[in-house]
Amino acid sequence: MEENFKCEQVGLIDELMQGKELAKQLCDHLLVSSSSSSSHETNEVLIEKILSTYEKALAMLNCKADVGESKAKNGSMMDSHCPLTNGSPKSEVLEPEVKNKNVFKKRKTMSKLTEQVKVRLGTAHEGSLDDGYSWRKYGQKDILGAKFPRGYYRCTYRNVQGCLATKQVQKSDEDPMICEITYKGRHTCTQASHLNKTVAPPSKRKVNFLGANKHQTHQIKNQIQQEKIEQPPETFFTFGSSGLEVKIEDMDHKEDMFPSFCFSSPLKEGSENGDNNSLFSYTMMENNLMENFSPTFISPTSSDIESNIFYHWGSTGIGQSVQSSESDITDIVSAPTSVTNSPIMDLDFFDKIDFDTDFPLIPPELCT
DNA sequence: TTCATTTGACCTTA
DNA sequence: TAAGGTCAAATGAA
Repeated sequence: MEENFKCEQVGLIDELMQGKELAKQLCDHLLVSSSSSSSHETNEVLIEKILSTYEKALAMLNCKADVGESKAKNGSMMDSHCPLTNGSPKSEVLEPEVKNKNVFKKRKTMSKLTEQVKVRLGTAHEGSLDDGYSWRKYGQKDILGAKFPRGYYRCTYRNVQGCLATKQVQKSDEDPMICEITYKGRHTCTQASHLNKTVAPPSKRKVNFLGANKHQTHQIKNQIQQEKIEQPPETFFTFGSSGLEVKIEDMDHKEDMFPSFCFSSPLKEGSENGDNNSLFSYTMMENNLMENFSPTFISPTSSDIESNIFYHWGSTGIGQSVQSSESDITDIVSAPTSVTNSPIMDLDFFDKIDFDTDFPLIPPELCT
């Protein structure tokens, strides 16, 4: 038993070391290479290898977690579905056909990206909780221990455009004037892009990595990092004339709201469009990011890819995957596979981000 | 007539 | 098995 543990540990370290080495190579390549097609191919190979390596490592960890869990529940239960022993990780990860059968497992298969805000109604009533999107209420439920029922909303364009964004609205027990809104999923409907163009967050600068050159991008990201350090644990945003106050909480799933490359503190500079009354929606900001970050990801033809990739960054975050729940790990493990198998994967993407700030999975020291 | 909301039943998860 | 989440028929509003 102890032997097995050591063996697995060594294997894990090997995989991680290999990933580190490959990431180094990739960084070198990215620094040296311009945009020649051969470099792209090399990069692609390296990326595939890196992802494969981390996949294996995570699978090992996943296996260990399962073993530990089984032990905790059943004493010395030996029947763990370790991917190393049966050749395949959890079916949920590598067997999409099985996954697809679970049509009703929406809580698992749907977007895991969640964002939570508190909205103080002030003089406004609940009906005016307009975040810029059209929502349709599809359910209401009394929640145990809560004074007020929880309302379930989905995007109006769910059926038409397949937009899977949903939100849950619940009044706070302590203060009925405060609504806790939990957003799940990302808008893929046209209103998202429309809102992008017409409304800019008053306190957020739109950061366009694509438009910026390398130096500018670096500067922007440095500033973002600085702002991340300076930001308070929780931030309030007040809607100009609406009387609504939005509190973004410092909660466990902080990363859910703002992926590692995001920023959440109000900037000192004036907003670009100077419209301080425009409605702030962090979801819009998110969409801004996504749109600017890599258009290929929000392509309607790549919805699967999108869901996989963004849910990782938006939910648990790759860097935390090891400590995350089993399902999180499996989701994370599964994603790179689909990415690397996809021709849509744009390798320029890696040129637009810094691994140290944007991709916490790879330790910063690897890119220096 | 169309679209949104309500609400009880059903499904999934822990 | 309880609780949370979703579905879909019934109902209401525009």
